[in-house]
Amino acid sequence: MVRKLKTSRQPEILDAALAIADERGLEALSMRAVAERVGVTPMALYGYFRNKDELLDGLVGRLLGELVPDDPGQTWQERLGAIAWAIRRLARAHPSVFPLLLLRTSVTPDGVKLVDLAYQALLDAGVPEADVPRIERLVSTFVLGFALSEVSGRFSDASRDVRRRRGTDMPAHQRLAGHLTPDDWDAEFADDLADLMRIIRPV
Amino acid sequence: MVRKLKTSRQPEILDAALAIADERGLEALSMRAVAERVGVTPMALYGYFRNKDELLDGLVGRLLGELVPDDPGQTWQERLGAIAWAIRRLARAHPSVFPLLLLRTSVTPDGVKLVDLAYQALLDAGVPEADVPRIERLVSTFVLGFALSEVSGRFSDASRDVRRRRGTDMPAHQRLAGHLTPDDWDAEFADDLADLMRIIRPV
DNA sequence: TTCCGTAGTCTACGGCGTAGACTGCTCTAC
DNA sequence: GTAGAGCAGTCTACGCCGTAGACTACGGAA
Repeated sequence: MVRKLKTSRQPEILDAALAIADERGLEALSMRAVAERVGVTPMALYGYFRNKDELLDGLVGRLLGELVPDDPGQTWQERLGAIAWAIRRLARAHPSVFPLLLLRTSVTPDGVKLVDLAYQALLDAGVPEADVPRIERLVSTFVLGFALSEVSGRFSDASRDVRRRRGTDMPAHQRLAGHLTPDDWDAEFADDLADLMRIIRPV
Repeated sequence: MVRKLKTSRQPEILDAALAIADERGLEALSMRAVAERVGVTPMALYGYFRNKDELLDGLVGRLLGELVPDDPGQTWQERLGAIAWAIRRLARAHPSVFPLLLLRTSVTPDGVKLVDLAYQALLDAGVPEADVPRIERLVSTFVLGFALSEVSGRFSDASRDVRRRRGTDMPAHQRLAGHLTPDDWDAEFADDLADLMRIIRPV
């Protein structure tokens, strides 16, 4: 017997969890903290989620739900771009929860829906059927990775730190000194997407 | 006063930590577990690392150290490819620790060295100086993301699960039914790299 | 001989996820 | 009208966790 879960207060609980993570970071997201915010004892949560992992999966589902666009009928570039920018926006809105999207496996209906929209856009772009899933993985991997890198500091912290140590053996860094950090990450993301579109359909 | 750390047994401690993570997962990597493996009380570790976070940073440094290649004098494609494949190999060798590379900010000398080699390869490829750092970020983001996706199950689990639910509203999935999962991830990675090389220098 | 630095120990605190047993309430069926 | 089922939530407790703080034992140097 698998013990049926209640669903009534799941959204409320996920909202509380998301709020805690947004305000105090993923580390602070404990069952006890969520329970307190909901106004309930920790053990009450286990009527709605089998354990903490399932609560986190629920959180991933919730984020993906925010994401799926509903305006069809544009060009494939616009539709693909819309998904990409939405993902990046999501990362910036919920930086501490965002890594879960890449780290957890959970497959939600909204996630599948999103992939399906991407597939359709690629088909419309004229990508051969046999290549569509690969190209989707290529692009989505980049987009998720980019958003994660921004949010986790991989981009900015690295360059900042490097500038402090110049003079050791990193000849190329020295040569590129003026160009290491972009002034505009939005523009970089846009340029990257444009480059990827050229993979999808060479101009 | 910042409390100077001992370095003598750091490598030994990091080895123990890596072994635990490889054998029992990142969750099992606790100060207590590492201490036990080293044959010491938990508090003894704090002479070598200020806290658990610093130990994890040390682990990232250790991994990057395994990575930096030492065979120069090939074409820029070969050098870039060597780095990419080495990263992917690292992910497969240490799947549970690998996510730390993307999640933690720690900037190590070996990491910088690696970026410098990539910069040099891009310069040799004829990429304009102003574009080199962006292209490096594009490619490294993809490579890290791909390796992470493989290792965290984002790729395989997703496709497996989708096949079970066919018939709902995912038209593109249905049309692509035969192509959803590649039989050979090595080949997919190679194809992706080839596509990215075409961004770097159009053929 | 005294002193100091090094390496490590012991104890304890507050927090964590969650198993197991329990209470009180509401609704149905007789 | 009352017995019983089932739902919602509580209480207690266990074994983990990271780490602060105070301590011991020892091997040189002065």
